[in-house]
Amino acid sequence: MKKQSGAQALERGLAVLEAVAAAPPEGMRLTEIAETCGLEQPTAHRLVAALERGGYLTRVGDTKRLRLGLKLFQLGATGADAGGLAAAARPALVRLAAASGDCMFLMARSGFDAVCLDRQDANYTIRSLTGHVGGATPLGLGPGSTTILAHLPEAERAEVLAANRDRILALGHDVPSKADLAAICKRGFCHEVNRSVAGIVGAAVPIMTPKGHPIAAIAIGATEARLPETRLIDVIATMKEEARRVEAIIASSRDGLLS
Amino acid sequence: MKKQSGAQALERGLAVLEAVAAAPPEGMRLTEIAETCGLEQPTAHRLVAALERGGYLTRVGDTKRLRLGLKLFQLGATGADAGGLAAAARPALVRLAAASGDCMFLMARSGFDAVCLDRQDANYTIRSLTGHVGGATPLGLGPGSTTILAHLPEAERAEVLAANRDRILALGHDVPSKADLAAICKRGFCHEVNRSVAGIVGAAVPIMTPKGHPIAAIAIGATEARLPETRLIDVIATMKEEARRVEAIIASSRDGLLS
DNA sequence: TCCAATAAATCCATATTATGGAAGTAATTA
DNA sequence: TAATTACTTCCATAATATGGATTTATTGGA
Repeated sequence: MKKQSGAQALERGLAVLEAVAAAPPEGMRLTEIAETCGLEQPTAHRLVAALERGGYLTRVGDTKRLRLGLKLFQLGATGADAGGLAAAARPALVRLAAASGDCMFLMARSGFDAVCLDRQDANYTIRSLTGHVGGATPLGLGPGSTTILAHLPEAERAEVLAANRDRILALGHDVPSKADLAAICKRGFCHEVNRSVAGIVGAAVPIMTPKGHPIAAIAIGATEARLPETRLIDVIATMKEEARRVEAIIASSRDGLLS
Repeated sequence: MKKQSGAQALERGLAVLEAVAAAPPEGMRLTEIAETCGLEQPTAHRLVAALERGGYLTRVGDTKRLRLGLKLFQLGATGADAGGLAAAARPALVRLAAASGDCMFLMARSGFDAVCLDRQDANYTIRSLTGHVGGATPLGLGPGSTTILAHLPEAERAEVLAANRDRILALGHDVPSKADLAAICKRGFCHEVNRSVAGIVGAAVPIMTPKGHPIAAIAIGATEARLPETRLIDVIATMKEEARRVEAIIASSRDGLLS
């Protein structure tokens, strides 16, 4: 079985980047990189050299250890909000965080993952699955992520689920059932208690394109005590309102990220 | 003259990323990418396909246009503060912004550039050279950037200047003279009025590693009216204090970014 | 709506480029 | 200081990227 990608070297280079990204902040040694990516050491060396030249990798201090360079930060900042989603949603997040007093997250879809694009903390800070801006979670794990998954068209949903099942299980979590996802679509929101993170309640509403594709979700994270079922109804209603507002902004921008 | 990089395909792929990053948010067409990067179209096609598969590029809406994908944002967020610089400096920035009422920036070196790692606005928002977090400017253009350049060891400084001279001129700005840089080192800060951005005063102090390498700078941006010479002295003094505090934090973390 | 023009995707023989074994050099560690 | 481990460089080889040619899709104009 030959992998006829046509761009082996590039793919290997990207694999190196991802390996380094997954490594602790002390960085990675060349040998580790080679091993992790299944490369011979001279090959890894050449790829690393090229990435370093471009600023994609840097040496840690004056050691030989490698970590991600700031070039990725530069590019990431450019790419993060090319569609204007984060900018469009920020006011909504701020209002929601202020009104609810809880943590609000903006999650956007990226392939088989949901990425935390923005976060607003009100009074306190909770630990969430993705944790920080830039964090990612497989679609189907975490409220925002699962909401996006649930609203995907049938075929795509199945494909994503198939791809993510093992990843989610490997992380020690349950894969949402068909019924779960159907319920989310019907109610228009996802509600999780004690599922992805212990003691934490999460809920999320989708942000859809005019064509009905889910591109993102607004999620809330709170402790169980702070978000009982009674309060949930109100909060969700407000979140839905805000989501609709964001959708309107996206729809009115001609080059929005209508996926 | 042969470019014996040993990783042509990877370098070309990265060039594609950078080309797309530089493009407007509507995205780029395959042909444009090919032309911009000096590639044949089938070659560009293969590279783009690989990058798209990895989430480094995405299609805009349902068109064929390409823009940066969120994978870069993910990686960037990971790499942005692996050294802990931004985290270490944030409190300082917040205090400085609150105390001065102006805009404070954290600029870090990345190769021949300075990248805006963080920004704190107090009462108002000014237009800065880099503009936003993630923005970059050649070393030698802008107060924070120039401060870092000035504090580099002689040989490195010359190398950077040689590399950046044309870039800075191309942007319609002046290249700092040897005397300018020497003065910055002597005074321990950089002060610019009306230089990089019209009507704006900028000033910056360096953040040095224990070994005496400049890795970053704290910069202030304000309107001319708000930051007269008289006030400048006090503000700079406070900035220097905070910079020293950040240096202390960095020095005490064993895997800091001592470059 | 149709047609022309332009762009994107696919194919494939070729030569360039990446590859990885081997060997030398530098950095750790005992 | 010696022994071990990691990094760098070299180069013949083979696998891979390349780009010309072609087909297919998309876009824009009438």
